[in-house]
Amino acid sequence: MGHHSCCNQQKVKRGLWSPEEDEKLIRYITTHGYGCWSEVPEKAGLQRCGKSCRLRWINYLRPDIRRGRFTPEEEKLIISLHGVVGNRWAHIASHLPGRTDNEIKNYWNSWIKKKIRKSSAPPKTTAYPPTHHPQINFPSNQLEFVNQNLMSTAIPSHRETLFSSPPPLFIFDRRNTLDGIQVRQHGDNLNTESIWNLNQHHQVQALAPSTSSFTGGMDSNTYLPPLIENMEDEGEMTLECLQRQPLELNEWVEYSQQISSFLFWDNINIQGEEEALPSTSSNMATSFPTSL
DNA sequence: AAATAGCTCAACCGCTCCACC
DNA sequence: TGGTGGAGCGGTTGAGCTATT
Repeated sequence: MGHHSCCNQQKVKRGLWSPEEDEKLIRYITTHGYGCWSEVPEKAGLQRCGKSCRLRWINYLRPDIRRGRFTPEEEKLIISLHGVVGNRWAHIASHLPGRTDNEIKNYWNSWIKKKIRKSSAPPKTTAYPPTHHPQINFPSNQLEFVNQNLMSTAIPSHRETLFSSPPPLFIFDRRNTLDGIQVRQHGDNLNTESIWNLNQHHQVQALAPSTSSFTGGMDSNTYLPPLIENMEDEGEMTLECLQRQPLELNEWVEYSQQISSFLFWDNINIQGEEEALPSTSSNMATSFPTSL
């Protein structure tokens, strides 16, 4: 058993922390602050390594920690951010005040396990019909569908859902097409999805939900293309608003070169000369982010 | 009631990055 | 410039709890 170099001293305790140990660590940190974690155990009278103290403080003892279940808004944000930044848990946690990377990672892993289990289960007969989207109109050159309408009519309100509100979840995915992009829209507790195959001749607008953390309180009528800027600038991610202009599809494709965007939108508006062919699948295996 | 399968989540491990010398 | 140590990160583990058989 190779122990970490910081934990090689004798008498180093491991495993769960006792209330007495917690009290010692809290007392020390609140009176002295934290500078060098490797000095903390000795000064606080703990038989732990500094690394263990740091983890205990950051993940459990610090006063601004938030406990309890994730709210639906937090869940959505985690899923959205994961679609953008992948397994960068600390980055995701920085967008959820009081939540730790560890907590988010645990949440995601258990969520993913659930989804995988469901995807390997036989398709449910209650899934809404794949070819019937009565709310979707096909004007000669415009396809428009409004997610909220879709949800309120297609999803029985009593059905158990992952989120407390209907999941307005759209995925922009270019993995399965060479020069186009797929817009996937999930419903029915994410067990089913509708897919629109788009090409370069289509334009896409996405209406951000008014509660979205991405909008920073912006007008919910603002169309937000999922452009990522300043990813490496102090770890901050910003989404740029492009003044309600529909994005050319190749801009979406360009955006999706390296990642699949996995964002929640209230409304997706697709325009183009050609009909965007809708299809559906009940197989979740094809619908996860690439980082799975 | 007992066994066991499944789940949660706190904690650990190994690694990278970075500052400092 | 290479070595060293601390901080931080993501992957993984396993104890303990809950649900199911």
